[in-house]
Amino acid sequence: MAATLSDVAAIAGVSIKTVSNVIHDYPHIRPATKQRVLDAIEATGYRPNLTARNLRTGRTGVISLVVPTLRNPYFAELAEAVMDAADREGLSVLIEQSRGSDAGAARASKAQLVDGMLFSTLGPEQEDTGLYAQLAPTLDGGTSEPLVDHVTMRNTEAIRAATEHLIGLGRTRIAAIGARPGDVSGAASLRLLGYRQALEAAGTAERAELVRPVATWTRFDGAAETERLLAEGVEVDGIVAFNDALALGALRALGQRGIRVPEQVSVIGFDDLDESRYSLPALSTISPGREQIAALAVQMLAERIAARDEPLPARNITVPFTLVERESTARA
Amino acid sequence: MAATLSDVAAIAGVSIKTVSNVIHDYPHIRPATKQRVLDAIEATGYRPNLTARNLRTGRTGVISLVVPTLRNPYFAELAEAVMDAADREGLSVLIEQSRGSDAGAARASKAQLVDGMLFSTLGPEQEDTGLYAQLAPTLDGGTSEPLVDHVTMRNTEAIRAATEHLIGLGRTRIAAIGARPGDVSGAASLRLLGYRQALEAAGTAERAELVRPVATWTRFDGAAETERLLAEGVEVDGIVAFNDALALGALRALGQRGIRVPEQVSVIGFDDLDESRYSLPALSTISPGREQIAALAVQMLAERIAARDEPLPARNITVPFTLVERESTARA
DNA sequence: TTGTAAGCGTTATCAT
DNA sequence: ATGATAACGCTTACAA
Repeated sequence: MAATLSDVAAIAGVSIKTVSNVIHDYPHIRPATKQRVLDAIEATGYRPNLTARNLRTGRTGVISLVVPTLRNPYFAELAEAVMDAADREGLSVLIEQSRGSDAGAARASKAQLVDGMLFSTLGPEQEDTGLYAQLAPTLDGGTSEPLVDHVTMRNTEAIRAATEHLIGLGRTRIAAIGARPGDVSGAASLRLLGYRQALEAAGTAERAELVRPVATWTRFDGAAETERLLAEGVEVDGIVAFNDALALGALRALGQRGIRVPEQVSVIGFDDLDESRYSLPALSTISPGREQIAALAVQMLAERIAARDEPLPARNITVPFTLVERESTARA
Repeated sequence: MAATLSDVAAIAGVSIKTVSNVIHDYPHIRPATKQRVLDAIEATGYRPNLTARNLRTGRTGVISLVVPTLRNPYFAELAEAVMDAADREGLSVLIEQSRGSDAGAARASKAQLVDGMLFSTLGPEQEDTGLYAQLAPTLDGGTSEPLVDHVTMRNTEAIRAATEHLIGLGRTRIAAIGARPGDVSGAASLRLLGYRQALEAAGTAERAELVRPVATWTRFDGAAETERLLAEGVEVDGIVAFNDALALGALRALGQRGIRVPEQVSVIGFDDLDESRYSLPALSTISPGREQIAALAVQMLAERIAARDEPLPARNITVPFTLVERESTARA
C-alpha cells in the first residue's frame, strides 16, 4: 500500500498537519523538524493522494478538450498544442470526441472529473475556429449562462492576405474553394469575406463561377470541387482554399489532370498542417497562430479556475497570422 | 452548490445508505421507498460526486495513453481508436506525450489520477508496434516488476504479404525502405524479415543496394532515402515501405523525378492511415488491425483494473492484418 | 511552531 | 428493508 500522510507523520514523530505544512512549503517550520519530515517522506516514498486532495479542494487539475475527431490533422495538431500549453500550467488534458455515439451523455458524466473545458467548435456541424474556454459546471456558479472565453484567429484578414499574395503573383482568375453559401457567420463566411475584400481592393470583379461551395472542408471535397471546376471548363490560374485539407484535395485534382502547380495554377491553403510541408508541391498556406491560440485559451481557463469565486468577465482575443510561402505559389 | 447524498436523503426522508442503495440498484428496497428516493434525486438534480467516489473506491475511471506525439497521424489514429474503445468500457482517456520537456516527471505525477496506462512504445527511440497495457502503480500490488499485457500486429507476415503482392505484379527489383541495420528486435527488424522471407520464397536473391536504411520512419526520410536510391542509379520497379509515412515520402520523391506510379514503380506502405487514401496516387498499404488492437488493449486493461486484487498473468495477443490494394499497386 | 479535529461526499460494515 | 457510523486521505480552522 502507498504511504499516507499519517504514515509519514508517525515515522517523523510529528502530526499530519506538520507533514502537510512541509509539503506545502508553509514558511514557519523549524529546520530540524522539516528535515525529519523530509527524511520520512523519502523513506516511505510518500506521494500525496491526488484523489483525496481533489475531494478536499474541489479541483482536479484536469481540463477537457472537446474536438470532433483526432483523425482530422487540424484537430490533432490543435490537441498537441493544447497539451503542451496545459503542461506548462500543470494541467492534464482529457480529450473527448464530440462526433461519436453518446457524445452529450458521456461528456456530462465526465464533466465532474474536470475543472474546465475547451471546445474547438460550438456546434456539431460548425467548423468554427479557435478555442472556447469555460469552467466545468461543477466549479461554475451555476447561475444563468456560463461565461465563456474565446480565442480566435484572423479569418478574414488572413484569407485576404492569401488572395492578395496570388494577385501579387499576377493571377487574375482566382477560385475560392470552401465557400458555404448559406453561412452568415462562422469561418466560411469570414474567409469568403476576406477573398472578396482582396478582389475588391485590386479592382477585380468577382466571378460567380470561381466561388466554389463545398459540403465539408475535407480533402475529398476539395478534390471533387476542383474536379468539377475544371470539368466545367472554367479558366483558373489561382486557387485560394479555405483550409489545407481542401487545398491538398485541389492539388490532387490538378495533378490528376496534368495541370502543373505553380506554373499553371498557384494554390494556397489555410492552417499550416504538418502535411502541407510534404505535399507535392509543398503547399503555401496561412499559419493561423495555433500555438498561441492554445496557449492563451489554456491560460485563460487556468485563470478562471483559480478565480472560481469571483467569476471573470468573458473575454475575446484574436491572434495574429503569418503567410507561409512554399512551392505551390512559387513565382513561375 | 451541487446536491449531495444527504440532501437527497433529507428530502426523501431516508438515510444516505438507502439513497446509495437505490443508486447502485441494490436488490432489496421497498418499491415505495425507491420511488421516493428517485423523486428526490430528480428534484435535486443530484449527480454522484465522482471525486468522492474515487477516493472511496480507489478507482478513477480514467486511463492514460502515452504516445510520442499526436502530430504523427499514426498515433492520432491510434488515439482515436483507443478513445472509442475506452468509451465502450466506460473509461476516459488522459493523453500524454512522451516526447516533450518533462516526460517522465509529469507522467509520474499523473499516474495517480489514472487506473491504468497504455503505452504505444516502450522506449523513446523505439517505434515499436501495438499497445502495452499495465495497471497504474497506485493500483498495482507494487511488488517487483509490473505485469504488462501486449497487443501487437503481424509485422513479419504483413510485410511478407506486401512484398509478395509486388512480386505477383511481376516486380523483380523491389526496394525495402525503412530498414534499421542495427536493430535485432522491434518493428524494423520484424518487417525486414518479412521482406526477406518473401524474396526467398520467390527464389530471388536479396540485393544489398535495395535494402535502404533510414533514421526515422517519417515522410521526410522516406523522400530523402528514395531520392538517394534514385540518385545512385539503382534500378527499381517496386518499393515496400515499412510504414505509410515513408511510402508517402517515396511517392513524393518519385513524383519529383517524373517516375510514374504504378506504371514504372509499384509502391506499398504499412499502417493504412487516412491520408493514404488521398495521396496521388492512392497508396496501397497494410491495414494492421488498429481498431482491434485498441479494443483488445483497453479490454485487457479494464479486466486488470477490475481484478486488481488477484493480479492477472501477462498476456500477449497478435491480431490479423489485411492488405489494401489501391492505385499505387494497380496492375500496369 | 505544531497539534487536534472537522469535513469534503462517497461506500460499506454492521446493527436493527 | 433501512439506519448509524466509520473509513478513504487530504486541507485547514482553531487551539495550544
